[in-house]
Amino acid sequence: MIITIKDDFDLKKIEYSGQCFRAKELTDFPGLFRFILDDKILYIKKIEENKFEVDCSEADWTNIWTPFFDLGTNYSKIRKSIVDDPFMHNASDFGAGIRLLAQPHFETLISFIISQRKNIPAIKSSIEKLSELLGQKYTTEYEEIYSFPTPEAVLNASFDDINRCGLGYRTGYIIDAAQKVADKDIKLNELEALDDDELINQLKTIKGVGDKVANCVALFSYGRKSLAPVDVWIQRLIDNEYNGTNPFVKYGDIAGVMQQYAFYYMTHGK
DNA sequence: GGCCAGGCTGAAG
DNA sequence: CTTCAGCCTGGC
Repeated sequence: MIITIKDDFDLKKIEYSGQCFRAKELTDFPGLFRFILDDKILYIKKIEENKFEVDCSEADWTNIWTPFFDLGTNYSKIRKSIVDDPFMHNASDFGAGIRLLAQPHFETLISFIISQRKNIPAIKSSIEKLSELLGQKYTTEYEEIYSFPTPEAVLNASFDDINRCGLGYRTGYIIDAAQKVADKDIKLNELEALDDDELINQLKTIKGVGDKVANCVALFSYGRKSLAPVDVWIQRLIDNEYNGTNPFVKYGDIAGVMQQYAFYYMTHGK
């Protein structure tokens, strides 16, 4: 099926935007990108300007992937609204095409717990190993892949098995998170109803979840676009370009979009 | 082979 | 309230 997307939409930039770790361009099929959302797998390829080929039904595109890619938000309009902020203007220009993905709560939570003090290749490797070990296997026309494990699957595994995924001291954090979710100690779906501060506080009750991880989960999984996670790259930006003053706060409900442009520019720009 | 990474925790000042 | 060592392990 061919679909039309008129707004900013760049698959490669989304893959490298740092918010997701399992999306990828298939090495054997350049231009063809794969996304995983729970038990749904999407292959998508750009055909021409604003036109993309997708391998899902129209209903799935509308009900699942349209919200996943946040297609209800006009990103080019957001970019054009930037005034009086040269750095952010350049960054948004460079990062045009990035979108905030609405990713599954549990997967995002675990992924960003894993991310601490790891580089991206190491993060990806751990997540793939976890999925292969505890996820469900799917065979598509292109590959065999595994869904991200459920909290129950994580709990049913032994400490040693999980630890073999290269998690180091984070293994205990991940088991704690799975336990709190499986025991309904934390109901990830119900957190959607909370305001930003309450959501962050609830997430931080999980071991290994501090300010940065909680903000990432809130932005990349709960769609809280008024939040802008501060990692070492963003901190470097705040220190070097803005004299220590956080430039994102003033962007209100699009602060998180600016954070993505800024992060991508810091890590992939010149 | 050494250094350090897209932080957090717990303890100490 | 703020600072800071120590943390597991894999990439480069």
